[in-house]
Amino acid sequence: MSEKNPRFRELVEELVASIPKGRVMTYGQIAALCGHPMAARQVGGIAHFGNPDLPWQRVVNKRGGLASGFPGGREGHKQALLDEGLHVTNDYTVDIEELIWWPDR
DNA sequence: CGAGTGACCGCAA
DNA sequence: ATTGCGGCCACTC
Repeated sequence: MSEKNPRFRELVEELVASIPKGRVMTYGQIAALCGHPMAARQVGGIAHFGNPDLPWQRVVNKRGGLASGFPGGREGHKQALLDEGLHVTNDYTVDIEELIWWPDR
């Protein structure tokens, strides 16, 4: 119980786990929702060391580009997104304007 | 307690 | 258009 001091890590993982299939969020966006719009770097660091069961593949940078530290590199990341039903370009980028998702809507 | 790191972001030349 | 640099936050050693 108890309100655990919500760590950045727990909060970020919570948001990532709540991303619906077919949607993507940006690091800066997640950080902003956590209350720290400039902690996008930390979000990436948590991603690499966080729970591998979470859909980090739905997390992309603001350009809609895939991350590098993903298992398999951008290839694996791209395949993972394609498996989700998302459209990925040859440049390892997704249509952020179309697939970006906000918890508000 | 101090320093280093990082799957980023934004701006300047 | 591309490249380089700094800054910010939280976590780890």
